[in-house]
Amino acid sequence: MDKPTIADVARLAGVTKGTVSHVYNGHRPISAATKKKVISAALSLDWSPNYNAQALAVQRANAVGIVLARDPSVLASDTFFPIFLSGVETVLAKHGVALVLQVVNGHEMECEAYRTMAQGRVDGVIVLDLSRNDYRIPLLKKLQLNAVLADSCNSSKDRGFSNVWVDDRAPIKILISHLLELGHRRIAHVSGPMQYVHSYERAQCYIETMGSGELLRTGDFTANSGVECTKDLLSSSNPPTAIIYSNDVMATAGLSYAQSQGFKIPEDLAVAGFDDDPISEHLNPPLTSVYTNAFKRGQITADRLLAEINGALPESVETEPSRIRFRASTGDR
Amino acid sequence: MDKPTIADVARLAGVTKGTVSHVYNGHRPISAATKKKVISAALSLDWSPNYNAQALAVQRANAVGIVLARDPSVLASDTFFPIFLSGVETVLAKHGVALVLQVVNGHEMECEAYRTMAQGRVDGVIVLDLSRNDYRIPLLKKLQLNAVLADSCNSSKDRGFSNVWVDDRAPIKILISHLLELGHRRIAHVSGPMQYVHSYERAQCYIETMGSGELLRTGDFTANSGVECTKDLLSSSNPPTAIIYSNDVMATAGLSYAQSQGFKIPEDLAVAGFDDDPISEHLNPPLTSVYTNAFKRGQITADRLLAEINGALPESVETEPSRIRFRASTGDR
DNA sequence: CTGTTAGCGCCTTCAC
DNA sequence: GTGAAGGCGCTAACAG
Repeated sequence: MDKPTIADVARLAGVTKGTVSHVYNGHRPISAATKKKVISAALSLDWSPNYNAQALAVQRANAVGIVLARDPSVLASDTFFPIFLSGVETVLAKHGVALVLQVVNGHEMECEAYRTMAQGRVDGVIVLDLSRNDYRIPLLKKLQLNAVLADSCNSSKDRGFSNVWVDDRAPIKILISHLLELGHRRIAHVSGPMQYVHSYERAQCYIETMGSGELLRTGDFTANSGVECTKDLLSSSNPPTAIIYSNDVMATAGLSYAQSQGFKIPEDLAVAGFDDDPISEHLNPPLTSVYTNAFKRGQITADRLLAEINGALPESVETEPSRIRFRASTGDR
Repeated sequence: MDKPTIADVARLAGVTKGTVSHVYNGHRPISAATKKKVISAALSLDWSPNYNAQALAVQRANAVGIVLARDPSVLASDTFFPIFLSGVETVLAKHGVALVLQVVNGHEMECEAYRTMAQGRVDGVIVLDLSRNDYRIPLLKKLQLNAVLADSCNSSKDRGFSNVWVDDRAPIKILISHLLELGHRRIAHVSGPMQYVHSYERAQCYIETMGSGELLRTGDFTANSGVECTKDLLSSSNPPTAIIYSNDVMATAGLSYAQSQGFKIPEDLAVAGFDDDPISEHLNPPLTSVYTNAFKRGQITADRLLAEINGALPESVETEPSRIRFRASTGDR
């Protein structure tokens, strides 16, 4: 029982393959009578067009790609990505476009992944975890692959790619001024790895606003690094009274560590996170965090990519600003 | 500047397309001299085989699929999936196989997703979130799609598919007997939705071991449902002294809620979770949880699927048993 | 060891 | 409105 092909349908319907093809993609008028014959033939054979053959003929994969160069432990700690992905999928689904996802480790594998994707496997890619001077940008250009970047500032600079960006400085600024109003003077920041634009932007804004990087520590988004940085900060001779973390996993781990050392939250130490993990609202105390519209951003990004695949020019679009969810860990609510 | 094809390479190397093809897939001996010519020609043109053309010719997509019918909020709360995925990807990557991921909502979309995947987009699928009497099983059979199921017991029953299963009852049994030893008599369980085999198996084992379902509550893996079920349990006239949750998000939310109500953990209430979220070890108190070998299971599952795609027969394989990480939330450590 | 020749299954231009 | 035929880029017999 081989799978039926378009020829089988054509034969059964008493028409040619071309006609069958056209009733399925509406590229030319078809009489109601033959349309009906064809459809019932296809139905009775349970036929639908073969993906690879179609892709080869029209030179379009109807798929987009995401390649993630991340350690599994970081992947698991990231609450942004799954929600972003859901957003992406909602719009892809509407257009019958699939997502091919590749998790790689190492530069080598990453390049290889983009290369094979460019070989007709996908029509474009979404680029996450952008770093400053990202080497993927020239690579993607060379591969002539449609791409949209998820950026943290409007750094379009004629890179030739769409970027869907959010102002990653704004929430830091708001958080700091809020903490200052509450009387905090020694405010620390536990950032992510500095090669990432989001981490860099946030840290840079932190330094500029505070006028010093004395209380800046660099983590790697894992719970462990959250604990380590917190330990380091709290054991100094002049410890902070507030810490802003660059994700909720580090914040939660840091918060618990502080509690275990006898710090009362928020009385002795105010804590804020980033990304608003679904659990954060339910911690004790509830964690103040930055809500980043991951779902919406996924949708916008996918929309942009599809537009570009369909011939639109690259464009830089700003997404909804992030909003702070103030909760008890900073003494709010 | 169109992309070069195999014909361009052949011409430049002074050989035929067939020869080029064979130096790239080693399906027959090639003299060192021509091999060299071909390779340098390919390199200079920056050519590599077009994915769709190759897939069409060999009738193989070199891709496998996963379709997830989940609400975004649940996706975000699930720490098992991303790690499982990483495991899957490590073995797929080794074989140059891609993963196509589809997040759908609703039965309709789910069927459609499997249907298009079966149309040559992938060579097989991994089936997660298995439910009892899963309607996808007959569907996949009809589609003649290779599939491996992630199961919670050895329910192979000649379904005609491989299943990679773990005993989901064992950890519940261990947890309960451990709590009994600690003196607990009123032990509650907050499960996931009962249609899932994993939730069902755990709940069923809980009922059998405890001899009653009085303290069983059904959640949906979200933080909110964790709070609601906990609230319900703790407000009863004869509340439990221990609660086992079916994932860490519900456990953490429940734990925090209990704390906020003045319960001391573990003195007044012992708490245990499932899946060992990276954050759980860093909570205050650290959360006892069931470590499920997600990464390893992903690897085994992918291995099985690839084997089957390459002609192996369906097979039921048991994975490493889950292990409990006893921590302070149950009075351990 | 290498060239030749059909396809893989679908789409699309050209005729009618 | 429909049929016929060529081609998308690659692989795999079949020859030699």
